[in-house]
Amino acid sequence: MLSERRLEVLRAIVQDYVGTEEPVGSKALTERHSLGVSPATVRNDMAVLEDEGFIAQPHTSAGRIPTDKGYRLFVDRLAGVKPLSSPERRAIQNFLDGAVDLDDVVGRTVRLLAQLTRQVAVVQYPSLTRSTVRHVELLSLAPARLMLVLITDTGRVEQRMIDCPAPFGDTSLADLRARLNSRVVGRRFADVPRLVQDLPESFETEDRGTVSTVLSVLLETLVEETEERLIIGGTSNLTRFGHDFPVMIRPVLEALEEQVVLLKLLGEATDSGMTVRIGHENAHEGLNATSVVAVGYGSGDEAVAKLGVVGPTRMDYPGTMGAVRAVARYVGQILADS
Amino acid sequence: MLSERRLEVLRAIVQDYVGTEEPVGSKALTERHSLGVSPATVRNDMAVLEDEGFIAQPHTSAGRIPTDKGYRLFVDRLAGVKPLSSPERRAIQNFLDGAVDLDDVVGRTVRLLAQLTRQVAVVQYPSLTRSTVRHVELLSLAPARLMLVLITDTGRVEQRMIDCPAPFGDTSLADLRARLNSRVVGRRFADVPRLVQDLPESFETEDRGTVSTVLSVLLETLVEETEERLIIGGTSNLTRFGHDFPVMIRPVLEALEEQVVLLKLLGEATDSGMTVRIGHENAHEGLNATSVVAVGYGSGDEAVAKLGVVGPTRMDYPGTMGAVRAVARYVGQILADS
DNA sequence: CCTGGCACTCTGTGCGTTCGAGTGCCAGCA
DNA sequence: TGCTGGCACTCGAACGCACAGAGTGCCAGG
Repeated sequence: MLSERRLEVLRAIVQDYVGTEEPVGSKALTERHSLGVSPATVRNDMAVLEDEGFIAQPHTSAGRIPTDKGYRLFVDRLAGVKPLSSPERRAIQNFLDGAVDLDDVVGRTVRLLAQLTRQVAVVQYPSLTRSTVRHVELLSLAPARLMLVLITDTGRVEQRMIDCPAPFGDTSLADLRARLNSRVVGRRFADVPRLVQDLPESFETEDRGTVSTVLSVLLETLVEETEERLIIGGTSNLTRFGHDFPVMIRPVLEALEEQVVLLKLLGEATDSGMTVRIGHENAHEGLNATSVVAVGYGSGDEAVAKLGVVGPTRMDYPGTMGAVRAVARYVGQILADS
Repeated sequence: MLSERRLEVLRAIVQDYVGTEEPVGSKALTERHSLGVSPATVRNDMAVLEDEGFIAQPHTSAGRIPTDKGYRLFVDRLAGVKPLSSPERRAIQNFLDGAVDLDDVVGRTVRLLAQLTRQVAVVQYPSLTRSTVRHVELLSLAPARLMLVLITDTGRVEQRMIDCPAPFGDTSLADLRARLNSRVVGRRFADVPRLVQDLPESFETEDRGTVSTVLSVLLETLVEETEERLIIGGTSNLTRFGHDFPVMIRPVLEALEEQVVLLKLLGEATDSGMTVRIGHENAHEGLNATSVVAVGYGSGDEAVAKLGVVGPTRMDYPGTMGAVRAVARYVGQILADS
């Protein structure tokens, strides 16, 4: 087991390296941190830390830099989550309060997060899987053409065109609209299929085809829109990556363009707690030099989606985690209020 | 006036430089292009071209590279628009035909354009300014809470919550919905304010407040949503920028994050023809090392929005212009069909 | 007006040297 | 057993230098 002081040395190394972006040596460490021991002692500790795989030297006769394993230990045991200053909190609140609709909330969130952490921000739209139906509307656009509009309790609106197999009268339409709503409003998506299953039977034979079509489009929409959407921002912060950013940036940009990769990235985050994936812990190899800090957010107690940031493994973990957590909370509040 | 051969030399320089990304010298030029003259002659021509400002040397005793002015001349007089190969056309059509809704069309378009040109693609959503109203729907969510849904002929759907000053009966609601639609369906946005102006007067006194509120929200939506949205893709292609990409990429990424800048960029494109802005011709100075190729697209004869690509000034103009034009045409077709 | 020749001017590269930061190890001390 | 100071060693970064190569400008001649 590592002694207390050795952990302290590791912490100092991480902090210095994050700050200076240069390998840190034993002498510099003792000067900048009051460890109470001499450089020689620190050197011994460093040798041990290196044996254990927490730090590494880029080359002999250079200082040490933390490994992924070192950052992991740092995050797990040596660092807390740094709370934001109250001006920062106020800024967040002010910024998010100005949002007018869901798109705006998400858009503002991503910009805010990018600015606050000076890294790439990723925000997932509130998921529909746990959403409930607020309203289903049917409009007649032409004799045999309908539009279906689905409104969820998270404020999302989806619409679909429907070509009916047969003309559909206005009274039938009103009837279907009313019955549909009485059955599904307030219900969860997952329950809807069961609830509307027997609807066609209660209609005249001539209308059944259309009713079935409408229902199948509705169910399809529910499933399709369960697929998550997300939005990213702050990509210009990638230039902060460090001196080797030219080689790093390419795979990262590529990864960021793949929605699938990003969704998986956020998806890996466990339910409500904050998740930190460091370097090679990320499955996608384009992101092996990055860390991902993600957390769920939601209007109630349940997380409806995730948000987070992607940055170099050499990042300010306490600060980033603090910002991510704070933003998630405020967004949750905003969603709950609307 | 520049002689025919000098223009030919300029063309050769542009082509070689675009291909090799290295300053091109007189000897290499005569070897790779059959100009029918000796290197010495080419050198003289180059000196003239340099005096006129079409080419420049990074330093004495290096080859020449085209200036913005040189590219401008190249685009205007020396190069045509390279049509796509028929496999490429087929690929475009297949790819775009699979789209299910407007979001999907735009999303596919941006990916397609990025892939085809290997540059950053920007696609603006079809504008609402010239759009017409397909349908306005009013839903009652609570006694004094309505939802307004606006559907346009380009397939866009916008919704707004409305808090009414007083409860609004179902019959009044149906009445308003019917009258509203009879007046505005098929009309252009710009005409709507005039057409609904006197609507409140025809309602009972108690409902007038609500009707006015609804109308004001509708008009507001029309104005607000006239603001353009756009989407970008292919940012990882920025790494193709060349050896000096580390310094160039930062301001470009920053510019790409500003929707306003991008909108202006596309907006500068004149109505229907293709626009090429080269280097310093771009107002935004972060984009002084990039060229923008943009063109309008639309379902009919009128352009409803723009799309284009952003890349290094050192780009394959004929190929890029060909791809941009082709994609715009196909998207126009898709929109017209739906 | 074109061409070949020639002197000149750069940059990029390879090489050797030096400098300095940082290490590992060891002997001594508490 | 653990800390400390000292010392030799290593290796990369920086510098100077010479050299090759590509490219130019200019000039005299066809």
